[in-house]
Amino acid sequence: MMDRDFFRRAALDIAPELIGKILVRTYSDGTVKRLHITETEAYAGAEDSACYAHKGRTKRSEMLYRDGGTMFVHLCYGMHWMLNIVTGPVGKPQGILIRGVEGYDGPGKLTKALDIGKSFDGHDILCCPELGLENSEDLVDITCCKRIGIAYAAPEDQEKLWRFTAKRNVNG
DNA sequence: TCATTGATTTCA
DNA sequence: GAAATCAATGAT
Repeated sequence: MMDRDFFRRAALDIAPELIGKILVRTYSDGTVKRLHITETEAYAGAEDSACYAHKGRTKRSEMLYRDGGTMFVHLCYGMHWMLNIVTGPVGKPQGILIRGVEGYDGPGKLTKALDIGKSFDGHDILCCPELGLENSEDLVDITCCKRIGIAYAAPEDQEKLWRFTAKRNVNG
């Protein structure tokens, strides 16, 4: 079962484990959407030059220092919301960007499709009534790739294979 | 390939 | 204060 300890581990360990799990969105009118996660990216701490926490604790990176399981939603390029899940214990700035779910291939697309915005920022994914995660019993083939959209990071960090995608959705 | 778009950060 | 930056997408 996914509990607090699950999210207190390293982002790099958790990111591939989230592939194939189910993102559950419950709307205020009671409608529920369940979508398999197909793509994630790990951002691992102050030593990762692609991570917001690389430059220290700022308003932008503050959320990453919180306890594992905290949601971190931020606006990118002035129009796209990015959904992250904070990992690691309090004080260890790590997070996982949910880049895609089944049917919505792209970090901006999935937040738009699921009506996820700034109001989710700082919520606990283990306790949030509107957005949560469920285990899936389906096994999924996972592929590692280089991360995307981090041209500003150090070259050696751009080479890291910290992006994980589902090769095939077994449930389909 | 370029326009969009606004919070955050950096420089003065 | 002002300027530059940026976990992207969609139209050209």
